[in-house]
Order: sequence, then C-alpha cells, then structure tokens
Amino acid sequence: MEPEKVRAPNIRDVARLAGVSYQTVSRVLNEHVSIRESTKQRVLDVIEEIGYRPNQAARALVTSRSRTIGVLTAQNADYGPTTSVTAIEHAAREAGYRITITSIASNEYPSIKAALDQLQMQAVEAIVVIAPQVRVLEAIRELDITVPYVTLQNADLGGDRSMSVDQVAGGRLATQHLIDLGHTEIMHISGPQDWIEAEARMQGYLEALNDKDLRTRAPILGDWSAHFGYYAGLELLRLKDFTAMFAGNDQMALGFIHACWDSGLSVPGDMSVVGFDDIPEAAHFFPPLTTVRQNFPEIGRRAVSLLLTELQGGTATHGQIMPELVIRRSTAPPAR
Amino acid sequence: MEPEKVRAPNIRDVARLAGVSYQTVSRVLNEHVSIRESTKQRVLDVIEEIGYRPNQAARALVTSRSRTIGVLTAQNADYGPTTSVTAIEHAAREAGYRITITSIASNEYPSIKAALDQLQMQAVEAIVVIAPQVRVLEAIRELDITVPYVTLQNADLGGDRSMSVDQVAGGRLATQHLIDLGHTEIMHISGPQDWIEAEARMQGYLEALNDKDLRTRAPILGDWSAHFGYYAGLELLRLKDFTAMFAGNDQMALGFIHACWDSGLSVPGDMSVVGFDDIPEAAHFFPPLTTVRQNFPEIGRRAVSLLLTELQGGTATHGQIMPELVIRRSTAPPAR
DNA sequence: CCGTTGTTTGTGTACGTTCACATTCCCGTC
DNA sequence: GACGGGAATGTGAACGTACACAAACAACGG
Repeated sequence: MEPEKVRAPNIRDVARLAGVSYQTVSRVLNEHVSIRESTKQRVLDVIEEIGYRPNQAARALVTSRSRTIGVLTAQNADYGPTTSVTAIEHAAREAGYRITITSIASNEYPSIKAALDQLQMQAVEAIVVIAPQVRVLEAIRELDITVPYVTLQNADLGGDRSMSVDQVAGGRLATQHLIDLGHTEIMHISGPQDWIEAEARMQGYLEALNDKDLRTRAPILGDWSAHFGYYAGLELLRLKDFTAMFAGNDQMALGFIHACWDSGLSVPGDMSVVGFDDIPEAAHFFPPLTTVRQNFPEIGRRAVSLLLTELQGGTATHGQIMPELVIRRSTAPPAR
Repeated sequence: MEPEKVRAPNIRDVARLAGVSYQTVSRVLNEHVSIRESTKQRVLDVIEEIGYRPNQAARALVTSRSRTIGVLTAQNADYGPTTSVTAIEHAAREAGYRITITSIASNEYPSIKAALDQLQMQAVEAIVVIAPQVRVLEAIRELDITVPYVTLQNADLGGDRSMSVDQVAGGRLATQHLIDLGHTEIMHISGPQDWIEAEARMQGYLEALNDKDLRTRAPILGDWSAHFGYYAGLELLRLKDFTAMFAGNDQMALGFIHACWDSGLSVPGDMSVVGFDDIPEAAHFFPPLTTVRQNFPEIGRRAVSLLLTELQGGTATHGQIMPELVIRRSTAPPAR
C-alpha cells in the first residue's frame, strides 16, 4: 500500500508544505537573522511534522565542511587512549562536530598512509592522532596533512602540534619518589621501543638517576601488558640486584607485583613498585599501587578545543599538562 | 606564490589530464568491467600523480549510500565495549566501510533520540548499539530505525536483533563453579539495575542456586567499579555470613578482594571470588582471578558481518556466543 | 510622493559524483 | 564491403544543500 520508494523528505518538500521557498527553509536551518518569526515557526512546524532531517552529505558537498573530526588510533584498546576518545567525542559533540575513527592496521608506512587517506576522503576538518608510535608521527609529518591536527603524544619532532601529558616529567616524578625513599638500585621496565611515551618515561627515569649520580641500568623493553610484567619480573627477580621498580604502566606494574609474590618477595617490604597512568583499578591492587596519574579526559578535551580555535582562524597554544604522583602502598623505604 | 585557493582535484581534472571523459574516470574508480586496460592504467597514473581522492560527500549524495556504520555507545570506556568497538572498526574497514561513533549523554529518552537522529543524519547504513541499558533498547524499539541494526546486548525484548554473549549462561557458569566446590552461601554483587548484562548475570546466579535449592540472597547493586566492590565488600564482610562471592565483573571482584585482605580474610582460603569478563589484568590479580571469559572481539566481528549480509539483502542468523569459565586461584572449597 | 534604506523572501547556480541513456569503436561474419 | 553486435567511451541529467545575487516589501524622511 505504501509507495514503492519512500524518498526522505528534502528541503523543497518542507518549503512546499510551509508555503515558502526552499531558501527560506535553508535560512531557518542555518539560523539566519533576517527571518520573520512567524514564518520561522511555520517552517519548524513542518520540519517537525514530516520528520525532516538535513542531508549531511549534501551539506558537506556544497560547503566542503564536514563538521567531522577524525580520530586516528592504534589498534589496541588501552585505558588511556579510549578514555581520551570518549572525551574527544564529548567535546566534539558539544561543538556540533561528529567524530569518525580510523585505526591503523600496522605500524608500517602504507597502513598509516591508508588511514590518513581515508580520513581525508571523508573530508574531516581536523584530526586527532592518538597512535603513539614514533613512526606514525614521522609519517604524518611527511604526508603534510592539509587540515589542523594535534597529536596526543609529544614527540620532540611533534613540536607545537601536540597536546600531551609531560611524560618525561612523569618518569622523573616516579623515579624521584623512589630515590627520596632511599632506594639506590632502581630498575625500569619500559614500553616498546618505538612508542613515544615509553621513550619519554624512560628518559625521565634516566634523568632522575643521573641527577643524583645513581646507577642507571638498561631498561627492559616490554609490551605494556601485565603478562610481560609478570614474566620479565620472574626473570629479573632471580638476581634481585635492585630494591625498586618503576614500571612503564600500571599493567606491567601489576604483573611485576604478581611475580614478586610468586618469588616470595613482599611488596613494598622487599620491593617497591611504581606504575604509570593510574587506571581506576590501580587503587585496588595488592598492595594499592603508587603511580603517576595522567588526566586523559582533560587531554582529549583540550585537544578538541585547540583544534576548534584553529579552525576558526585563531592560533591556539599547544602544550603539556603536568602529571601527578599518587602515593599509595606499593612503595616504602628499602629494607636494610 | 601559491594560488589563493587550492581546490582539491576532482574527477574532471583527472579526466582532462588523462584525455578521457569524466565518466570513464568514474568507471575506473568503481571497477567497471568494460574498460580497456590501457586507459584504466592511464587514469590510475593521473590519479596517483595529482593525488586525487574521491569526494565521499558527493558520492554519498548521489548514491544515498554512505558506506558508514554507526556505533552507539554509552559514555563510559569499559574494557568490553571498547574492545568490541575496535573489532567493529576492523571488520568494517575490511568490508570497505567506515565507522562513526556517537555516545549518549545520558540514559534519558531525549538524549538517546538525539544520538540516533545524529546517526541517521549521517545516513549510516547500519547501526551497532553497544549502549547496554534497558532504556536505550526500549527507546530504539520505539523510534523504529529504518536501517539494519544489531545490539550487542541480548535483551529479551531484543529478540532477533542482538548478537551477544549469553550472560545468563555466564552467571550460571560462575555460580555453578562455586557450588561444585562445595559452597552453599554464595553472595552476588551485581551491576546497575538498568543494565541488561547486570540483570542477566544476576538471573544466571539465581537460577543456579535455585536448581540446587540453595539460599539466594538479594544481590547488591553496584556500579561496575573496583571502588564499589571495595566499599561494598568492607560492609558485607562485617557479617561474613557467606563463603563465596560472584562479582558482576572483574573490577568489582578486584575491589572485593581488596576488601577481603583489609578485613583479614584470605582469598581463596576464607573467601572464594569469581569475576566476569576476563580482562587481561585478571590473570595477575592477587590471587589470579577465576572468571567468566567473554570474547568481545568475536562479538564485534560477528555483529558487523551480520549487518553486512543484511545490507546485501540476505537474512542473517542473529544469536549468542557461549562464555567460558576460566579457573584460576581465587576459588577453592570452603574452609570447614 | 518619491527616493533611500533596510528587512525579508525568492531565483539561479555550483559542489563532485553516479546513473541512464546515447554514441562511437572495433571486429568478425555474411 | 556493408552489417550486425558487443565492448568501450561519452553526454545529460540528478542527488540536496548553501551561496551570491536579485527582487519584493515595508518604513522613513525630505
């Protein structure tokens, strides 16, 4: 009984029913000033009645503005990145923007290029890059993106295009805390070598130790997982020539603590452990984890607001947020 | 020195440089069969050379196909949902689709409607709903969506539009395991009342106890967080009239275990604990957590493949995936 | 009463692509 | 050597919207 093909109502349908021209409808939609209140209301009534929805594609085509922010992520679903994505989505929506997500399939150049191509095909107006590998940032630099973008990682190469938590400062904070407690033999399990954050946290660790002329050690390169922390821990604890561990993130810290218990060591009695990120679970580890807190939602929000001001022609101040040390029960002075 | 406004190259630019008509270029782009290999190559070369990218908006406008799958999520960034989103993005991309994410600001009807409106304005071809509250599914039912959609939660109301892990079976699995160990006084901390999964897991818990004529108790309604598990645990353990706990998710299990230690109880010596989800960290809790594993990536993949077959006119089999009990060290027979 | 100004509304066109249809080309066949 | 017929290519729409410009209308002062 229904007509064969129900075409969605368009701006002309609304105009006809409201007894105005399509342009008037367009003006109502775009909140143009010069429109009589009565006609505006009439148009709005019709829109409501027939359930008209503006066609985004047509809009995007004619304005060449998509009102979309692209988010480029790595393939994994870590706590930090996903928290930031959520914050980005929120901030974007409040500003009338949508987000579209593309993840890179691998760290290789073709994959990165494909992902950015896809975003550009969608005519995103700005891009947030969460993919935290060095190579990704390098690739982005080379591909000279035509839209404003911001990276949530601070590569030195990134310069002024980043909005991030100061990872070096975080690494220093963690290490300094252990030093202050009296530890002199401090080990570090880092993230993967090509990750920007891993590199920076490691640098903070090394700087803090060097400042006090303490022995530095070649950090173990991990993969951020609790599993790695565990197995690396089992291995390292056979020697146990250190009394404190700074783990590159909370998950590895958790795995390492697990290894401590399995090796008959008590935390923090025999071994102090500091993590990084302050995931919500960290407060309930056994023992509750001393860690470095990053404000991921804040980063996401700031990234969006930064992009939005740039889109409006302003110049925004990129920059860094300071992390914060959260002291819990996993650290104590070394046993003597 | 550069021209004022650099317009992106379009299909006609390509045509001119390749010495063909714009339609021929279009045919190359759409992999039409009747095209000579030599001309096809010539066009592709030009495309490569000038860095031409098809305009998605124009495409979407004329075909009224956006090649986009919309994802509707809740505002939180839990492990399960985000893992599924990643899987969805992957599966979609392999099929040539993009995803756009919208989260609902609150559980209220207007917010849900706004989110769905936004997705429809973007002309998404299909929708994946991850928002796990009962009200969201009800709202979706009422709003009669015109595109195929699938929910990753199985509300009974959902019927055949869901692709999910059987949460009731999971709840039974967890509870049955505790019964098999000899526990008769089993407590349950559930998720929030209006969450579909919370309800279903609770139902599995109640069913398993009823089957054996064991005492059921009014479950505590939590909020999924480790914090809640901790504080609820401190409270519950003042009575300690139970020997086993089935927590609605791993985070609450972690918090509860924390409360056990703080209350001087050993896990699993004095108290057995089972979680739900099997987040990667669960294997390294203290003690490693017995839990119910959900295959989130699989769910995401299946949801997409289901939608894609529906988009091609086929009828797909919705359905459920069985969860799996992972036995670790947090459960043991009750102390006698 | 007319020109001036400002407000409100209407008309043509462009955005970049695909679809339907028309045309040309090439090759084998009678 | 003209004739079919399929393969390859070209031409004119159309999708739904916003922008530039034009027109209608009202208000106001000289």
